[in-house]
Amino acid sequence: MKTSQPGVVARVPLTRERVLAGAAEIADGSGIGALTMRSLAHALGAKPMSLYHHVANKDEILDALVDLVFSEVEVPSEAPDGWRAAMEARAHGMRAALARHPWAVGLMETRTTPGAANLRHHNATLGVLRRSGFSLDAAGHAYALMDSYIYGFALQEAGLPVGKPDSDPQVVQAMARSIPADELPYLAEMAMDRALQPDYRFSAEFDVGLAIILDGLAGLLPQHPERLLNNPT
Amino acid sequence: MKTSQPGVVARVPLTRERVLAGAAEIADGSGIGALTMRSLAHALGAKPMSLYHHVANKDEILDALVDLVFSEVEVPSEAPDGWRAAMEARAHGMRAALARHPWAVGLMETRTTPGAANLRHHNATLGVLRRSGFSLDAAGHAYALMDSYIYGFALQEAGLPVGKPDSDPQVVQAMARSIPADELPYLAEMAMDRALQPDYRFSAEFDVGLAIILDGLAGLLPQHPERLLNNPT
DNA sequence: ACCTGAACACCGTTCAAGT
DNA sequence: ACCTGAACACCGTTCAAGT
Repeated sequence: MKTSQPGVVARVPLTRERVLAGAAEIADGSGIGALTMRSLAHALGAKPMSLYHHVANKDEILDALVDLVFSEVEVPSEAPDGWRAAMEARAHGMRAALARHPWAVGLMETRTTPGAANLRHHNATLGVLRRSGFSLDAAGHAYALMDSYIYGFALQEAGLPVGKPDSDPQVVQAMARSIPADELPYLAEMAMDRALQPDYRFSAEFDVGLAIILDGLAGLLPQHPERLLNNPT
Repeated sequence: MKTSQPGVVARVPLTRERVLAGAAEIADGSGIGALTMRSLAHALGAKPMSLYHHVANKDEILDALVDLVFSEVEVPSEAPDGWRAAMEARAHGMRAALARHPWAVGLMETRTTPGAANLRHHNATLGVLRRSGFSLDAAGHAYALMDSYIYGFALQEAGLPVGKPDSDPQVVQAMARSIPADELPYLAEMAMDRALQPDYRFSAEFDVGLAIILDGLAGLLPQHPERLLNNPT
């Protein structure tokens, strides 16, 4: 059988789906820096120029990758348990997807044209808020706050030395221990007495911050007239 | 005078400082994608290889650029107006610096070795919190929450079509108007009735979310025993 | 010591040519 | 219709050679 080649998937016609799936696999496995048109083509058993028959250019691949991450997050439902449970589930789903694909959050800065899954996700989330009694302004505030938090948390997680390919606990320990306690006492304290403790997991911080944010958002509902909806100054 | 060249700064010896300042200027003016060893050398009136006598490689330049942004943010002071005013000032300063250098937040994902200004900034912020009565855990929670919010907000601002080089208001209007109101009603409503209103500015959302977060952090102080400090479950 | 010409192993992408 | 060889204009970086 001359079609089979060692280490390469047997001859299968290229499709846009196969190209995008291959791109995601490379980015997940070797980082976004390892994703080149040449490496992608090679992984698919084709030549670089063949890719251009299925995608316009690399930018289109990156746009599609971001939307692929959004498509993995379950769209917020009719909220049988109320808006708070729906927002918690969405936040957890979004953060999990961004943790599975650490390259995604860094890509968002440059990608300005949102994909279909992105739009659908945004629309559904806003829908839950609006139908739960949030005014248009309140829903806007809530969305900006929650998304900033989710994306920023994912950004910090992606930048952490832990959990990455080069995650040598000894290196992390050494880095933290190299903090000069006389010059940076508070940072040294935080590293030694908290972040480096064996039971500490940064990811657990997510729920703490999320609870504070959702508590605050509850105050934007009209049932809580003690807080002004629009201009809290 | 044969040393003067058209369009090029007269012969000045390269230094690490000049290299980094030039790199920041290119990134600010033309985007991080336009910053190459070759373009940087050309802007400094030198050849690409000369740069390697002052920096180890491009990675070192990117690390230094991120730290340069941190160095522009005033370090939180002894908090004469209390921790809340200090945290507000820090958040505003940090967000302003990230808005001035939109490429910085995207860089943070990949840069894992924090610079001196970064460490100093973190240490000072933690110091204000600790001396204001936040426990070690509470300060850790507060820091993760505030930084996630600040970075995430900056990430969203950097991704917005508005305020960028290609910020044609007609294009933005057209993009928003292309949202199918039957499929994505809540998104269309948010775009048309709020985000596209002439007096709307996304940057104003920052203070709304920040106030909610700081309100929540106040609840972590021991003076507020109604909220558990460590495990809010 | 500081600078640089030439070269190497890469990029994304175009174009003309193959089947 | 789908694929690709050759080529173009780029990258970051090394090495040996210049002053």
